[in-house]
Amino acid sequence: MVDDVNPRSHILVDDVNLAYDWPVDSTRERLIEAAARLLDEGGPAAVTLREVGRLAGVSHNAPYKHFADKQDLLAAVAARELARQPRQSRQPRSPSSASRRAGGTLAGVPGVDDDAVRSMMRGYIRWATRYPARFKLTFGSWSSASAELGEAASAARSALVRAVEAGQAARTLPDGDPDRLAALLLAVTHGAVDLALSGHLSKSGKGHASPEDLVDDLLRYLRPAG
Amino acid sequence: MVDDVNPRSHILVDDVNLAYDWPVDSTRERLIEAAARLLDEGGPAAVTLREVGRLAGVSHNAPYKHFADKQDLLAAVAARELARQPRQSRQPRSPSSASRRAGGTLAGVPGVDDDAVRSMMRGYIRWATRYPARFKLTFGSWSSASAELGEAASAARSALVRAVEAGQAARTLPDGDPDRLAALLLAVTHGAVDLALSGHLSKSGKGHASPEDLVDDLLRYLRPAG
DNA sequence: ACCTGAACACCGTTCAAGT
DNA sequence: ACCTGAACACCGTTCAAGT
Repeated sequence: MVDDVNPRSHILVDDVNLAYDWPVDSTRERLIEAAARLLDEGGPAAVTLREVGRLAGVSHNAPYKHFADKQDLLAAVAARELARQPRQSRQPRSPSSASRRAGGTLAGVPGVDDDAVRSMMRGYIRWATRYPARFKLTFGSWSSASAELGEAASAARSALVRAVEAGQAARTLPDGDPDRLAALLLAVTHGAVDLALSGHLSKSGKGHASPEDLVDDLLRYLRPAG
Repeated sequence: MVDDVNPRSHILVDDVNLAYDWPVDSTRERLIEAAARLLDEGGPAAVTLREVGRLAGVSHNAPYKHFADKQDLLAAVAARELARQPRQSRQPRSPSSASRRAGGTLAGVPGVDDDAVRSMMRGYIRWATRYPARFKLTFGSWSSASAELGEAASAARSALVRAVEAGQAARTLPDGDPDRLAALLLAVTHGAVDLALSGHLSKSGKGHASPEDLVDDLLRYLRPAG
């Protein structure tokens, strides 16, 4: 089982941290973290307010002092995930990707190379693959789309739009409304990873394609002919 | 589709029926129908075995004689949905689409026109939009992917592959592995509709794009230059 | 072979009360 | 302002028993 999380234990971490194991101080944050952890370990069914409270070191109805109800707590988990995801997507991933960038069309500009979009999409796929339950939760049906969740979502969206505009400037993406192109890219990526997670992407044989493959396919089709 | 038909049931219906309101006799079918109906009306939370039993006219634990547990019942709902969906996608939709077909490149061949793929994708979007809860259920996380569900899924997939091959023959889709192209098309469609349902597709302003728009965009980018 | 009613453990939520 | 323990209605599942 999971050990107790004590208040004021570890130090809060930097931007880059993928953050599976942050103990955070305020009760509210600890409740969110506990819910996310239970989600990862046992799926949605494992997230009970009683267990959330136990993990956070409070009683099973203390959450009601911080959230309207269970749904509201889960919305906070989703919003936190959404707020972190673009940062995760943007972080450099390996030395090999850095060396690839040196051959890119915008080699001199740090962080704005010709496959910034591809990197973001890979980050998205990696996040969804690593935390499938959080991914499913984030894009679940929200009856009361909280303002917090909506803002986090549009922030994530505009980060992608900026990457698309960079790709258009570098002539690796076609012209046209960058918002719409970003939506297309997000749709393929999201759809591919969601289908893969639920086993609806033919997993074996000749038809096999990973989400990464499908994103690469799309980027190839999008590449201007010139 | 060769389940036993009991006495005073309605006759099993033709291929075309969208089938929201089929009374069927066997208890097993009635349980599945009741679950689907509750899902539509109140979301996953409304599907309780007690209410399912009440709607089907049996006790609240009669389902255990037909399904291992609640999850197994829900898997049967998903499998039924998956088995119906390709037929729904293939059905003719309006006179206008038939007249459009007359101008297509394969006008003489019934049901294999140049936008068979587009029609299927629109059918998919329409199904998901009309029954969002069934859609979310079907692509939810299945711990024990039942054989029935797997078979239904691959049948749906191969119907799309055939449409893709028709599009390639008509030169409206690029060459290449049709399975992989089908996966790309399904990914965009699925992703777009899933994002739209969860409100993550920018709903207003200049960036607005419907799932249908995004599918059309992709088909345009895929169209061979020749 | 199919179904029922009672029972059990568990859950979300409410509430009066404590600091 | 935040938290607790008891209580309530409800749920999935099991089981002994009925036809």
